[in-house]
Amino acid sequence: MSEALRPMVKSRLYEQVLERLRAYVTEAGLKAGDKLPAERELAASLGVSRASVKQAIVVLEVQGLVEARHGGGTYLVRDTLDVEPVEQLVERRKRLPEVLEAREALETKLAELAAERRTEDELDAIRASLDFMHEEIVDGGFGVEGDRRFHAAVTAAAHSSLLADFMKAIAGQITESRNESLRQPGRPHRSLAQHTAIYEAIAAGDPKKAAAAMRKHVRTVAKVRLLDWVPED
Amino acid sequence: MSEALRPMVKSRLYEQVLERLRAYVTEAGLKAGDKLPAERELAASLGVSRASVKQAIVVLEVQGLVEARHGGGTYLVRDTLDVEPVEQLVERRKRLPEVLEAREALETKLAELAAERRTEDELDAIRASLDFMHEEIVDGGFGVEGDRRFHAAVTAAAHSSLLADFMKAIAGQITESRNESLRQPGRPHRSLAQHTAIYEAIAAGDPKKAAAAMRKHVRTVAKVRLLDWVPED
DNA sequence: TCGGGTCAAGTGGCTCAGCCACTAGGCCAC
DNA sequence: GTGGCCTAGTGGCTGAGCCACTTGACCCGA
Repeated sequence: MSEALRPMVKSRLYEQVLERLRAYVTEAGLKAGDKLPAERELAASLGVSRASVKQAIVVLEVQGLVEARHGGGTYLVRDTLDVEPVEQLVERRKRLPEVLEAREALETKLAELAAERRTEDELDAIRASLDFMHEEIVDGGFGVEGDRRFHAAVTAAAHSSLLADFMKAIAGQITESRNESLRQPGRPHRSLAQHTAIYEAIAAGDPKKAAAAMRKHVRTVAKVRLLDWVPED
Repeated sequence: MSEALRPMVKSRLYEQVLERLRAYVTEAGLKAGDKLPAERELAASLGVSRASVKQAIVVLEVQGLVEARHGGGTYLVRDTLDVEPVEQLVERRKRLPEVLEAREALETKLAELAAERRTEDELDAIRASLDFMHEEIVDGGFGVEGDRRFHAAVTAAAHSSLLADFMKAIAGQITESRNESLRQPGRPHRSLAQHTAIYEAIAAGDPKKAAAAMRKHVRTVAKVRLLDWVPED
């Protein structure tokens, strides 16, 4: 599609106010806890209505960058009005070695929690993923989908939405590494065996064993990757 | 701190409008591409001013959930007005037990990596945070800032921007729990001792020992919290 | 029949003026 | 000091209104 013919985006006024506000905070060197000028004042300075200023402030409010106290002024929460890196994760998460480190940290804990908290149904789901992966391999596949289901089932059984969210943040990268690592000779069978060990520890309700088994598994994946990958820094 | 005496949060009107809007979309079964009722109509139905409806719509707009076309109506971008999991982290992360679980997972790994990768300068920084915390305690403080610096220094020494980002995502909650836990009798000294043990393992370049020491430390914090907190669900 | 122009209704963008509720700080009485 | 009171400053919200843009119906001429 032609760059010139993409849909016209008419900048909303509040977006411009937002930019001016960010610039102002930077230029004036405002820090966390400092007070922003009053809405009426900002409106007058920028030559816009108070409603537009208000809309911009609401945006900053929902982003947690600013705190408006009824009757008491509006205050900076951080030293800047730029959004936090957390929201930029989507970009950052592309670096594989770090993803594998994070994966180890998260999945080890998830396996531990799963061993403590899994219900019978969840245990069945994990076992089902094992069976599925076995089928895939017997049919000559790599067990990619079974692998995915296994880790998803363990994550679900851990009952931690926060850790699950973190996993989701690196899910795309994990998928990529899974696809490649399971194509290594002998890997599908070995992976299935490791999954089984993790499953047994979870079934037995042994958190330490589950964590150890998961750690070993994730490290296996990491090692394979390192054979053909050299971290750039 | 008493649950009843925490700061009162008066819900802004636009937040209520936001909720009603989400509920409406769900109930009416609206899908991506469907048109929302006109602003004037919404204002009339909900019994609020158009400005308030507008503020809510601006919020949905910056979250990419809705697209407002000048003169053409406002349209759903997704099948729901709920924010995506990753963007939702900020909300979700408020649940303390989960935060502590995540913290254990992340910091254990961070300590391990720090033991492997720390430079001399970073080691100095960790030691400095120890000294700082010691000063604070001698001066009758709780060592809050020293504690923060210690964990920040360890995180930095691990050289993993992804894990660092995850930590950042729960930083606010950790701060809260830190403030309270360090106020328990005898806690500052005990915490300092645990920090020292972690430091020594990192200085010795012993990843396993560092991880174990950090795990113990984080679990101590978690236990203290569980004494006076009962998760509501 | 088809392409193009016109027009009016519907709708979002933005402003203005104003009232209310709450906060913060100074002042006074105790 | 301490607490109560008052007031200016400030955010929360409203209602009315104008403008700009989109949409679709309608009409006209080729």
